[in-house]
Amino acid sequence: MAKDPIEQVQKKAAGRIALTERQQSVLRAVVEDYVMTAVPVGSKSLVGRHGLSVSSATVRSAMAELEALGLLSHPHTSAGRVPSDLGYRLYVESLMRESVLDRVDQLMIRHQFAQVQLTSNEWLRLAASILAASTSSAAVVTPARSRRAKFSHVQLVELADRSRLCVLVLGDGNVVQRRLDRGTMERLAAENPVSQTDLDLVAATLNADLPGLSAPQVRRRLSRLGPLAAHVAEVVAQVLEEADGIVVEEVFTDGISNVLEQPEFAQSAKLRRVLEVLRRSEFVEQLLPVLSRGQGVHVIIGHENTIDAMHEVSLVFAPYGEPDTALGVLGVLGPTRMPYPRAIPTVRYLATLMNELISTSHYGETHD
Amino acid sequence: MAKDPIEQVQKKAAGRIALTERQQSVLRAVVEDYVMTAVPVGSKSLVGRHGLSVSSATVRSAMAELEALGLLSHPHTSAGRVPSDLGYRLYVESLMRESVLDRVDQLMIRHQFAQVQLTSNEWLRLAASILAASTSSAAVVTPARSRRAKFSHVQLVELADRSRLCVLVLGDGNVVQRRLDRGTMERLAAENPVSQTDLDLVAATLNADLPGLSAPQVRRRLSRLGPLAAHVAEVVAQVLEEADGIVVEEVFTDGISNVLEQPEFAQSAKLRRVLEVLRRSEFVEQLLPVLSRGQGVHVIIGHENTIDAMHEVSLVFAPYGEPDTALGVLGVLGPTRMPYPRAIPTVRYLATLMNELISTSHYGETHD
DNA sequence: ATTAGCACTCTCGGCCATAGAGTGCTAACG
DNA sequence: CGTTAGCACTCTATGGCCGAGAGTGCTAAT
Repeated sequence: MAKDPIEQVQKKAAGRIALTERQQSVLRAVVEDYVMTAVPVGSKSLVGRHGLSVSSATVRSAMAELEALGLLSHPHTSAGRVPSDLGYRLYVESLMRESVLDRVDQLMIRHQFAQVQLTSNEWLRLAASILAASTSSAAVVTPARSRRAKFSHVQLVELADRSRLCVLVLGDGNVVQRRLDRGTMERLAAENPVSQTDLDLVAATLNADLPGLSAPQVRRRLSRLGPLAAHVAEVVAQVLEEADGIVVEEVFTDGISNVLEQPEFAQSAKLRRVLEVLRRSEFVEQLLPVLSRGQGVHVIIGHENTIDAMHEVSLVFAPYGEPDTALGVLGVLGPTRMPYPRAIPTVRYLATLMNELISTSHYGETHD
Repeated sequence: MAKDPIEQVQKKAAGRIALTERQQSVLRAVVEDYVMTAVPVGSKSLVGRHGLSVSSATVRSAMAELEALGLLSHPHTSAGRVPSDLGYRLYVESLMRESVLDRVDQLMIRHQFAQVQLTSNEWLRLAASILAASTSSAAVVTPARSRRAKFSHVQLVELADRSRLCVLVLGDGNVVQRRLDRGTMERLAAENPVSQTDLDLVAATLNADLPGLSAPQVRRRLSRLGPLAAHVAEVVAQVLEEADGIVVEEVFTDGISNVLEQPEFAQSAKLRRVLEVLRRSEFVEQLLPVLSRGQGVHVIIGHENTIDAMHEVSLVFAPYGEPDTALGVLGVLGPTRMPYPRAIPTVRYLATLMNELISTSHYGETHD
């Protein structure tokens, strides 16, 4: 946790390499051409497309220098140049003309959120959908979760089939339902039949005693409670612990077919491995420590990723939500040949938008 | 709704075509070989693999007959035979030696469900995951939904930020949360500040009056209620209406990468269109009327599907849940070259298993 | 009715030649 | 000295060609 490989790579790329004016513009041009066309870019076609005021030979020598620095690479002698991961890194750090998102795009996104009567899961789904559509990449959004779950309110309901439902509201407004264990209930009921009135009484007791408490605090009160109340409180503690522990439980993804469209994944074998990682949400675990260190957009390019299967993709992610209350991540996944100047502002904007939504609603309605 | 193209195709295939004993076994062998190998199967290799007691020439003539009937087809003059959609249909209808699922597989599946403390959304996720894994196809599971939502119980909670949360338990045990509209609340509060006690009172009133009522019935009581209670009841009615209307809202899929693995989808272009349909859940709409007509497993092969993008895939689906209380669908999607003898029993078993789960729990915990 | 035999067809993989794009180097130029 | 034009070189991509192999359909014999 103290030092972090990704951070190191970033520092190295941003700090140590000094480029001449010309090298910079050549690198920028190569990256941007390649991102557009997916074809290795040669010196000649480059001067053509960009109307540079130098000849192809000059560009060639600049390219050779950039290659020596490890910023470009050669698929083979006599093909054009392709940016290396480090090249993309430098581009992202200092060459890219980054902007805030278009006013127009901002409004369009806002509009879509305003459109529907939404619960928070649907926000997430929508966020993923918007992200995928406007970056043409795969999008991933994890729900914002409490860091330290606290009890707020409980209610016990008897259902038609005589089973008991425990509806639990957490401090951050999350709501969790859990059925009470049938066996235990029957054991308790054997001594003393349990009516809805009893349930209400238990709920009232807990609602008076427990608000604001975390899992271990609830545990400590168990002994002071009657058997039924204790059983319910035990369930409460379990739920709180789960909410503490589970950082990622469900992840919303969208736009996988966008990635399929990319020529680098036309042979689906590579993509399979990426999808598998995505499906199992493994990479999110890796992401979390990085993201919790700081707000803002984080970019992980190709081999900077510690997961092998992800060596040919880039991630552009940002955390959202207030640290220590509710924190999730959202972002996009695409080939390293990613339109960073578009992806980064979009992710940033969506993260701030989600922040807004959370803070105005206090994450009130959740989990449909 | 009166007549249905898929049904017609089935009848035609099952009813009209009479095959000789030999033709049947050749067709069966071709289908099974092709499903295994994904390679067009020739007469010679076929007699080799199946140890038939006839020569390749005989098989050839049988193949020619089957081709004339439209059950097999020829990629080109001198390649082996491949089953047509109709060929698969006939195989599924009458040639396949279908069985119930292995005792062992049944237990393994049961075991996985028993493993975890699950809420119903996690059942669905797990069902999709199991289905995908044990058929090596993409799996789709839609939640079982009430047909006619009924009120059961409501609770009003004041959150830390002063917004009010309405927690609503439906007749089938589904739980929905909704935040109360802030503007309205403030308007009501201006005349008469609203305390948690007031909220409890309102909840108690509604819990006494409304249980068992459907949306229109709730609407009819609105006039008899006080302003705050009426506002809450209005929200209740809205939620009930939404639950009535929404047949499909979220769909759980899994195992997409399994389909990517299939050779027919190595060139990802075709798959893209399928994925797109899958993502937008379009096909489920098409599925629902068919499935609600009857219990049991339904198979839709290639061109039998009305959606163009799905002409190269087969669906094996079954409804689950009790009609008119809660009904969802689950099943798998794969290339037409699908291992039907495995997929069908698996889908069937999982559907009955879900039925069991629903009826024992009365669909109690849901929508975590 | 079945089978053996045979001529025919078509794909697939390897091989070669060619065209085209791009490079690296060198020598000339301002 | 940086820049540029020119040129030889390298490598890929493309298309044609050939032979092997697999499979078919037909016919004649059993």
